[in-house]
Amino acid sequence: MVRRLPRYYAHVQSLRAGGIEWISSKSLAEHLELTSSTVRQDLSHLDFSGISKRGYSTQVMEQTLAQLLGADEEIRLVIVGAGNLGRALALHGEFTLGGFRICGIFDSDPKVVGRKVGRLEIRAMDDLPSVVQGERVQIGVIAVPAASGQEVADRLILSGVLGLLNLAFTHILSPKTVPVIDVRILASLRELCYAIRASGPLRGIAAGLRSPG
Amino acid sequence: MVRRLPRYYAHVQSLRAGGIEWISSKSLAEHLELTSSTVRQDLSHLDFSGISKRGYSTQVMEQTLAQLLGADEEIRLVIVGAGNLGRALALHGEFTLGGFRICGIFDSDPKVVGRKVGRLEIRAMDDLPSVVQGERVQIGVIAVPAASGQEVADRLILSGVLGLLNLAFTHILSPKTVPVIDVRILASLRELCYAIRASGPLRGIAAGLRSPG
DNA sequence: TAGATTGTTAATCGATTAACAATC
DNA sequence: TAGATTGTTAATCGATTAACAATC
Repeated sequence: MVRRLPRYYAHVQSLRAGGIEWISSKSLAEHLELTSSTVRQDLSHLDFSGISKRGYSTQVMEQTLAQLLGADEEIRLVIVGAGNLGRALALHGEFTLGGFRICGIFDSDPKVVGRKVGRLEIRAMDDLPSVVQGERVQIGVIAVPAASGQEVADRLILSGVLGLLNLAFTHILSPKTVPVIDVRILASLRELCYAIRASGPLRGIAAGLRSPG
Repeated sequence: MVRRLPRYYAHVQSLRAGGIEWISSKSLAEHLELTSSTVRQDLSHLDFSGISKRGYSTQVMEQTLAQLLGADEEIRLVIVGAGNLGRALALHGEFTLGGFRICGIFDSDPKVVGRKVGRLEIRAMDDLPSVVQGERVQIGVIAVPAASGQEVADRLILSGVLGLLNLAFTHILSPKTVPVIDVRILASLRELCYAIRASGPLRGIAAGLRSPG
């Protein structure tokens, strides 16, 4: 259920942007490929109510979800790893739009320390605790090779971040008090390969010929 | 269950690299934070068997999973969107290591078409069908702003890709024959904010003071 | 009012876990 | 042999869906 909240939020944001004031569980379900029952069940746990015959107020719904998902305040994060992925995240505009502030980008390689990534300068790992504590950074983003993922996680936790976003191609172990969410880029690609094979490995080999099953 | 297969695969790869020949469901479970029951259940569906008292052969297990996940052959993909994220993916070495080949990077902005991203030249969207069909590209990677995600998906599907990896910050609708896997970067960050709040919003505000609950 | 839509209860479904006989 | 570990069945758990009375 928690995994769906960001999707409701994103959708209701775009509805509001389009000037729509009310939305039914049925319509929500159609756009997000859920059942209306699931939508109602999910939203009934939240601290607001819909209205019979009209549906849910997009304004109240957006506000409620924003609060729940931390989108009503600035969330500070640091990125560890100034490789292609780390730099891309640091430069990605949609994070800033989404209410996140990147407080620092770090790398263990002395050769890249000091270089600029947008407005930020890449810093040494030794600076991590002071930045995290000084700016009360909540989230550490792990964007390093698989082999150093766990070590970076440990250092972030020790520095005092409250949660980890893991983009490294490895699983991270952390104490229960520090939640970790995996962004499974490589794993998702493999999952996709599996899904493609499962849905019929022969389909589409003659690309372009769509129908004649 | 499918979501765990890439994790088994990654883990058994690193075991093999470390020279380990046998692994038990118990040990696998510990490293991946599962129960041994789940591991045995999952692996029992695969086309190979463990051996009592020894466990699973890492060699056979790696091979079986590689085949299932398409890691035994080269998988061709195209990236649409040559922004920070798209370029980072194109340049990311771990994909090549993982057996993926990037056959092209595309962008709708004429100003960036022609620029180089590593060995690749950014191409116009009009070239998409010929590349996908010419090189029998299986996967389309969507790395564009949320607003154009669906349109790009439609064009990729029409070009003949068999599956989509969606990095755009929006949900993609596709026919059932074309699987989509979402890489939820922004949604994961929001989920993480939710998890941090749920696990006690006051904990750690005085960063560094770990224990005194 | 009539009808659409919520909130909620109960039923279904699937996934996880426990347990244990088989076996190496 | 004794003991560790698999494969599988059955039990549990949680999440999804169906159904429907309440209500605007």
